[in-house]
Amino acid sequence: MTRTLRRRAGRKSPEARGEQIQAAARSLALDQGLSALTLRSIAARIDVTPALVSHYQPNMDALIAATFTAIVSEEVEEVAALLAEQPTPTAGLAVLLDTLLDAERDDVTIVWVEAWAMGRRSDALAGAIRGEMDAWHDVLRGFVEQGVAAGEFETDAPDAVAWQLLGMIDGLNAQALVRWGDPGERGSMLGRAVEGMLGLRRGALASESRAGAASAT
Amino acid sequence: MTRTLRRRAGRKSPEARGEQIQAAARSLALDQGLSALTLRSIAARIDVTPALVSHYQPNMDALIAATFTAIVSEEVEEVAALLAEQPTPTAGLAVLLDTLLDAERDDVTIVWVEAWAMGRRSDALAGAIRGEMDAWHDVLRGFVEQGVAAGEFETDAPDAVAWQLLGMIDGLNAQALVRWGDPGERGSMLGRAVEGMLGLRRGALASESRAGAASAT
DNA sequence: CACGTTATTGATCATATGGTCAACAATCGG
DNA sequence: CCGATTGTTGACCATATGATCAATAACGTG
Repeated sequence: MTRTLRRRAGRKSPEARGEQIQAAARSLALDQGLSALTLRSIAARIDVTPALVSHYQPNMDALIAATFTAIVSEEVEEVAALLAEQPTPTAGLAVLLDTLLDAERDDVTIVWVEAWAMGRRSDALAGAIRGEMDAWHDVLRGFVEQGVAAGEFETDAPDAVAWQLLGMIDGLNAQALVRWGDPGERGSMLGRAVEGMLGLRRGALASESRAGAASAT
Repeated sequence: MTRTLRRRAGRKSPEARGEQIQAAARSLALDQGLSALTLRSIAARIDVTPALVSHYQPNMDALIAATFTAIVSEEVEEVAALLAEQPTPTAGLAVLLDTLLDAERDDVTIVWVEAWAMGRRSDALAGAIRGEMDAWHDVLRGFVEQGVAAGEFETDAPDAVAWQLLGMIDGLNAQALVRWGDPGERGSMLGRAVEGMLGLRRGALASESRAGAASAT
């Protein structure tokens, strides 16, 4: 028995304790996935009794859903900001693919994959998932529309393209999670697929800022 | 307590019982996902004691991995056969997309999604996943290569295209699982993406056998 | 500094899981 | 028809989970 002993926890204000618990849940989920979130694992991480964690949350489902939302919404905002600062839509597209397919985001991918699985048994989580998917979709749709308006993208269904992008990226990341062995190659073909969707000339994405990822072919 | 009473089970040959258990596991997984596979749930489905199920399997991990393999390998063979009987590679491609994105395959998608999540905690399942992904990849790569040989597809990396296809399809299906509300539209843009990957003329896939799915746009 | 508010704890439930094993009984061979 | 083989059971364990609640002790306030 790994009996990590624990002194009595200091008394904190409800707000501080609440935030501490949420933060612990977030980092734990990024480390080991949403399914690793239990009253006891979270309590242990901040050196506190499971009962206390329980005391600060209506139930685990809510905590898990909130943690999911916190993690994903942060990512969405991050990427949205990144896209906003790109000079052209095409450059933004290249950055988008590079960023989202980066293996360093695997921790978030694990959260997504486990959320899909767990969401089937938790209404709270299912709702959170839909909410974040919509948020992602909004960002991507807006981005595609801008590209179309700028005359760089060509499609009559930015909405569908946005969903498609999202699905493709998620799928490739989820696969990469299991396909240890040939990392890096992930998404080498994605550029051409996206070019096809958005009517870009072939190679338009490979030549921009995708220097590193496109070397393999 | 739903106390479904149970008469004493008839005595069967080890082979028959073993197959019955595997069949029960398969149908249960298709109904409720891999995570619903427990000694008790399987036992209940064939009106038998959990101990008996346990007796016929080294452990649950093995049973789950075997069930996953059974379900997915059947699907792979099914699709491979379907592809083989198509007149041209392009027609095959259209059929492939239609088939795999069909909402009726959601039961298999659930199995995949849960496998990705559970595979992180079960070596047996992780191995099975890799095996089936390779099987899928082999089928798709072979198909793409044929298309290239026939002069219909254009790519210098059939291997990467095959992985890409797999990832895109899985991702879109996984998303559709959560995005109740607008079914059917799934993959409306996938055709163009694939056209881009394989150097087909725009619309080549939409006009073939995709009559039903392409109507929305 | 005393006291009351309340954050925190420890003990405890109820439930679900995988897994084991001696005992039972169904079937088959003689 | 009887005995041996063995498929099957029921009764258990050990563990992990979410959750509750009276009791405790830390902190702010008067």
